[in-house]
Amino acid sequence: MNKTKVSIKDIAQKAGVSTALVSYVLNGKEKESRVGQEIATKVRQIAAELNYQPSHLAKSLRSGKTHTIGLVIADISNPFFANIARVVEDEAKRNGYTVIIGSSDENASKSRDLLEVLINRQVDGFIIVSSENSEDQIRSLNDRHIPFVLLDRYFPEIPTDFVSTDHYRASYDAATHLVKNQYKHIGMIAYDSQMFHMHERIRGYQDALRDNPINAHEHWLKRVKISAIDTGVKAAIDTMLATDQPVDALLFATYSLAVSGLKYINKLGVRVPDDLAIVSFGQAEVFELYHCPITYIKQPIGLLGQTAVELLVKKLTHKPTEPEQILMKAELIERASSKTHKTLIT
Amino acid sequence: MNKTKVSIKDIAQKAGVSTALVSYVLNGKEKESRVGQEIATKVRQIAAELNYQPSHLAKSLRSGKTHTIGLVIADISNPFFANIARVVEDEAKRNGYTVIIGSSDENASKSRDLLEVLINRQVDGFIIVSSENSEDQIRSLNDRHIPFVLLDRYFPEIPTDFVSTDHYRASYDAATHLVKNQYKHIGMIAYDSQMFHMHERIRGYQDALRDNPINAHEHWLKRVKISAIDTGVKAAIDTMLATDQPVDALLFATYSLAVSGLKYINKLGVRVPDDLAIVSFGQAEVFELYHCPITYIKQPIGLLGQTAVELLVKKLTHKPTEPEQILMKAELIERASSKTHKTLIT
DNA sequence: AGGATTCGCTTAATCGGTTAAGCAACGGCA
DNA sequence: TGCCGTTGCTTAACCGATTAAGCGAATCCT
Repeated sequence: MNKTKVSIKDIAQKAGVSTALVSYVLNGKEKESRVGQEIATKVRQIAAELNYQPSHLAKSLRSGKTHTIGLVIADISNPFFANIARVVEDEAKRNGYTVIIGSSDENASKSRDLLEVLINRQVDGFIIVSSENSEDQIRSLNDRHIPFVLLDRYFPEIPTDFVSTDHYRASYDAATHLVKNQYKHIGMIAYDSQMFHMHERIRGYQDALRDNPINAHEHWLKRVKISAIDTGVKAAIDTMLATDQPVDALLFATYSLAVSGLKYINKLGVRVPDDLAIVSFGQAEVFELYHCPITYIKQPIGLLGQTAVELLVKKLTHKPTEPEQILMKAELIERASSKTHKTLIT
Repeated sequence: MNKTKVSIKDIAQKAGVSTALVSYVLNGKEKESRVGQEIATKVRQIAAELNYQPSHLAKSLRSGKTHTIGLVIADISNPFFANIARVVEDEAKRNGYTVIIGSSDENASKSRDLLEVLINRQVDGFIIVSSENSEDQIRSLNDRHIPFVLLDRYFPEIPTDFVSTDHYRASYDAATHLVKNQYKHIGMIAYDSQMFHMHERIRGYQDALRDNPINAHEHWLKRVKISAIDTGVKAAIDTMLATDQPVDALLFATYSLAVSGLKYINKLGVRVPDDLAIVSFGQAEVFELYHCPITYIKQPIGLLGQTAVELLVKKLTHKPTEPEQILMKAELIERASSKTHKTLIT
């Protein structure tokens, strides 16, 4: 039938009016623009007949708004981020926005490139799960007045909007839970990272031990390079189990660390939780399927994502306000992997 | 400094030339357009000084090309699709394309909406993991000459480009593997779906049994509604274990079915593989972490995604050619869950 | 009746680029 | 000298919308 897409011009022609008139009608500006009833009806009808779909590009060019959100995450193939992405996608759609997702690989320079590409694409704003050493980029966005909301990770020294889990609290609660369940030698494997959320997770663990009080052994806390998880985790576990006070419980700071660690623990034949209790950040089916279901810290992914979108949309449509900073509570899902320690009778 | 984004006009002004000239220079058309050496250099320098970034929107509006690919998948939070998404994202970026991902939830009407939204956004083409009952949509894309490539799932009766796993072969091989390892009562849990790839997976299983030959019991093959996986899988497993010829091996047709099934098997206390051997489609860390690592069918996700992008880009840049239809071989990763059956001495 | 309003619509500029066509100046050639 | 071709640049149309401004004609008001 129609060779090409139908434009406002086609409608105007068929109705014998100007394109301006058509635009007014189709934007519901008939009242303000004093368009005649008959003509308005006619235009609308023709538009429907021709199945007119306005060009997003043209609209955007004119208005400077693309109704597109850039979502920057570390890696879409990590289930935590994939879930975030899903929630953000849905919530954005509900608000009339389209999402472009980019993976930064926890890499500041990739993240920078990504941001530039997306800025070029004229996204209206960003939702960012920032990676290490990206403070400059965030500051730069601030300086350029590009709207964005940080998700789950933030920089306390930079005044930005953010929505995040209360990592400190989550970690504190997890460690406390282990103490309550009679574990005495509680270790933690975290990333060797300057990211604030990681510091918070570590601080929560440390404070929980201090408050309970447990004298932490120097080898109980290990930081693993994000670039060499498997070897790092292996070494960490080896060390922790070989000290004079071997750990009887282990807190993993991320999903990836846990997966790597559990694999190795399996290989070693260490029994969970009898030899070693486990609690981990991140949620996934993995933890249900492990022969001994894993206790995990469930971050409020749905709420995080929704709130982030909500905040961003608010920034995009309203006047800029004070930065909103929201911390959400994680939930500790208690499973068998950290059940009350059976103190061995010696 | 600069209040607004710098446009070609700003450069033209600063250089004292027309915008056309600037456009020619910045597009490397100096030769064809006979632009003077000096002026060209000057323009380029000014562009660099002002950190000029051309407006994607304006370019797209004029050219009709957005250099954007729409990726339609069932659900980004499913690891299989997340991995696909990651590969497609990377490969597209390498080719200068941006990806917009949309989740269809295996739902034809959502998929239709998604396609329309993305068409409206003027994506240049699609990569689609189609969902049930979406043949019409695919045909419609064909009729409208919108370029697309089907990924992993295709409709044999519709002439389209596609890149897919050889589902039949993968399934045939998996079932044969179980036979070889001395299992006699091999069951399969699949989706109750009209999708061709699911039929192929089932057909592969059936043919493998027939060829070996094993007389399949009517209760060995169960189809589960995609909308009620957990209850369906539970019922299926219950039935399969309760027949006069209870299954001693089970092939799951998808990752989701396997996760659900393994949970239930765990709960039942059925031992893998002694009581029940397991093989599943889909790959994920889950399968490594299960107390008994799970044999799985590893689809060539990287290649699938790369090839799909490659094919699409070719269609977008070259003249339309004959539909290319590519089947790729999956790899059976053999783990403990399907190791050779110890025939019990009675 | 005649100036002021109101009504209903059109004109044209604009967003930021691309690109066919044209124009002036210059050099070469007969 | 006159014609032609080349060189180097500009003009202006175009992509598809939005929107301020303007312009006749009808209507109101006194």
